[in-house]
Amino acid sequence: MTDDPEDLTLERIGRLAGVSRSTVSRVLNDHRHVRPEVRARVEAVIDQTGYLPNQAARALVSNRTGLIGLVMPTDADELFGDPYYSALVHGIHEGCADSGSVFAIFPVDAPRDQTVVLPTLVAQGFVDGVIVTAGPRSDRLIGALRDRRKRMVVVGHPADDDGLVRVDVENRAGSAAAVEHLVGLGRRRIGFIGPPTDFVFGAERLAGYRDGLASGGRRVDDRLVRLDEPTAEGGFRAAEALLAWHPDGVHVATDTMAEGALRAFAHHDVRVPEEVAVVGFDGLPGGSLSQQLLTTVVQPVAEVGRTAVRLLGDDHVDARVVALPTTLRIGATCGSGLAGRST
Amino acid sequence: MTDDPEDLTLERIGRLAGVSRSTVSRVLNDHRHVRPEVRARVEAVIDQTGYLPNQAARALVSNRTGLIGLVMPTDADELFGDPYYSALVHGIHEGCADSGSVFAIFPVDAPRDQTVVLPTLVAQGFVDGVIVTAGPRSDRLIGALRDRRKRMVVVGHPADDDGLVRVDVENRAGSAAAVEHLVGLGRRRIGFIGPPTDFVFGAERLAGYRDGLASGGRRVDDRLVRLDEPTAEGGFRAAEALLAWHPDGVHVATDTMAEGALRAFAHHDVRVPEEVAVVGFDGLPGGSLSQQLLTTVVQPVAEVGRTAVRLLGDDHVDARVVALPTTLRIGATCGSGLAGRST
DNA sequence: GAATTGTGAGCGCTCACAATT
DNA sequence: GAATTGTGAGCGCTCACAATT
Repeated sequence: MTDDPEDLTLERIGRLAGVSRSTVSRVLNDHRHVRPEVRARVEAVIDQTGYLPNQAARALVSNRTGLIGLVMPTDADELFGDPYYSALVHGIHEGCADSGSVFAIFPVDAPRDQTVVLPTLVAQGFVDGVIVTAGPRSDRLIGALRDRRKRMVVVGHPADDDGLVRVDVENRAGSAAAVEHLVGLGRRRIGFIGPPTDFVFGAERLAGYRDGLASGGRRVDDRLVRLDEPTAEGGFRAAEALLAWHPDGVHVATDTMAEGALRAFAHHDVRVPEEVAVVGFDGLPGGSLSQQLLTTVVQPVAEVGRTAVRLLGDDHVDARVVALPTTLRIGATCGSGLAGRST
Repeated sequence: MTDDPEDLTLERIGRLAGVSRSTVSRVLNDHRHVRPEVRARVEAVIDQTGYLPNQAARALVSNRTGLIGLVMPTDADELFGDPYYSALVHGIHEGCADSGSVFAIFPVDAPRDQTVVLPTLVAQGFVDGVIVTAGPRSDRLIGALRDRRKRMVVVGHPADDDGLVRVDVENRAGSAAAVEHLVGLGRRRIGFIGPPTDFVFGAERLAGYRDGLASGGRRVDDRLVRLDEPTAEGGFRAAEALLAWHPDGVHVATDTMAEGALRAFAHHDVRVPEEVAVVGFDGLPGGSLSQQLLTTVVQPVAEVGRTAVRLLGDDHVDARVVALPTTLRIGATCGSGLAGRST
C-alpha cells in the first residue's frame, strides 16, 4: 500500500532508517555532522527505495528550483535549424552542467503563450532565471521580464538595453579588425554590407568598419556602404549594388549575407579574392561550404552561453555587460599569399 | 519595504482587497461562488500589484506543475537541425497550448546529466510528464523513467516496448501502400532500401514492403533488399548495390536515404522514374529539394506530437499504442503519367 | 436552504534551535 | 564543549469544512 513510490517522503525514509527527517535531509544535502554509519544507513534506504525528494517542496522552502530556462521566441520555427541557436544551446547546457542546474528550452509563441507560459516563467518557484536572446521578436518579452524584476540575462543587444544584464561579443572591435586586415592586404576601396541599423549588432559592426578605415588611414565613402536584409538574398543584392563602385574589398556583417555576396561576385565574374577580398562575421560551426571557406570574424557563441549561465548565478543587482572578444579566422576569401580561386 | 513584489502572497493580496486568502485563491482558479463585486475588487488588486502565485507552493499542494517536458538526448546536437524534431516540437507545443500546459525541451547529455537532470526529471513536483523519442540513445532513459513509473509517452518504437504508452505511425501499412502503388504502376522488380533492422521502424517498413509485394502478387526476392546506414550515403551505397539486380522500382525507408539513392541513380545514368521509380518515407517539411520532388509516404509528425500530449493527460495506467495513419504523396519520382525527368 | 466567505489543516521539505551524546 | 541528532515552525498555496449572509 504505502510502498507506492509516490508516497515516499523524508519522514518515511527517516522512519525506515531509524532517524528523523532532518538527518535524511542532511544526508541528501551533504551537510557535515552526520555520523558515517548513519549516513550509510540512510543512503542504503534511499537507494533501495529509489527515493527522490519532492522538487516542489524543496523549491517552496529554499526559494530555488535549480532550473534555468532559455526562452526561444518561435513564431516560425526556423530558429530550430539556426546554427547560432545550436551553438548557444550547447554553451548554456555546458554552463548549467557545471553549476549543477537543470537546463530547459521554452519555445514561446508570442500571441498564444502570453496567458500561460509567460506568467509561469515570470512567477516565483518555477525557474531561477531565464536567458533571452535579443532580437525584434524578444523586445516585448524582455521588457516584461525586466518589469517583473525576473533574474534574466540577455544575449546580444536589444534596442532598449536599459537596466539589463547582458552578454555580447565585441562587434565593433571585431569589424574594425576585419577592415584593418583588408587594409593590411593593400585594399584601397573597402565596402561594407550589413543589415539595417535597427539590428543593433549591425550598427555596431558598421561602426567598427568605420573605425577600421580610420585607423588604417582610409577615407570613409558612404557609397561603399550597402544595407539590406540579413539573408543570403540581401547579401546578393547589396553586393550587386556595390559592384558599380568597384570595391576591392568588402566586409560583410554576417556570414549568411556574405554567402549571398560571394554568389553575386561569382555571377558577375568578379574573382574572389583577386579582384575583391571578402571578410564575413559570425564563423558559426556547421555553416555552408562557402561559409567554411570564408575569412571571417568568429564570435565565441558557446562561450557566450556559458557566460550567460555564470552571470545568472551571480548575485547581480546592477545592469552589467560582458563583451567577449572575437577572433579573425583567415580563409580563402581574402587570399593573403595563397593562390586564390573564385568561389 | 513589504512592497517588494517578491513578498506578494495570497494572504497579502487578500488583505489589500479586504478578503481572505481563500477568496483570492478562488478568483485565481476561477471557482464559482464568488460575488462579482468581490471578484472585481480582487482582480483589481492582482492587476495593480502584478501578483503571480508561487508555482512551487501550488505544485506542492496540487501535485501538478503544469509542465510537460520533451527529453532530447543530445550527445551531438545535430538533433537540433533535424526537421523531424522541428515538426515534433511544433506539434507538442500546439498540444500543450491547447491543454494549458507549459512546454519545455530538456537537452540531456547521457553521461553527464545522469546525476542531476535525470533525477530531477523523475522526481515528483517537477514535470507532470515527459515525452521521449525512441532511438538507440534513449533506451536507457526510457527504462529508467518506466522503472520510476514516471508519466511518460514514447514517440516511435523502442526495442523494448514493454508496458509503454506510445505514439507511432503506421509504418508497415505505409510501406505496403508505397509498394502497392509501385505495383499498380506496372513495376515488376521492386527493391527495398532501408536501415538495419535494429531500427524498429526500419524492420516494420521492410515488413510492409513484403506485405505490399504479396498483396500485389509479386514474389519477394531478398537480393532486392539492401540495408545500410540511415544516411544519404547509406542510401547511395545501397542503391549502387541494388543496380546489379536491375530494379524498376524501389521503396526507400527514409527520405534521407532516398536522397542518396537518387544521387546514385543519377550518377549511373539511370533515369528516374522512367527506368526506376522511387517512393520514400517521411515527407518532412523543409527537406532538401530532391526530397520535395520525391513520391513518399508522409508521416503526420506534428499530429504525433499533439497526440503524445493528449495521451500524457489521460489517466492511463495501462500500456497503450496509438498508431497514426500515413498518406502517400505523389511526386516526380514515380511518374505516373507526367513527363518524368531525371532528378 | 442556497450562495458566499473564512478557518484550519496539511502538502514535503529546510532551517534555526534545543536536546542529546 | 564539540559533534551529532531531533523538534518546531514555516515556506505559500489548495482543499474540506464551518460559519456567515
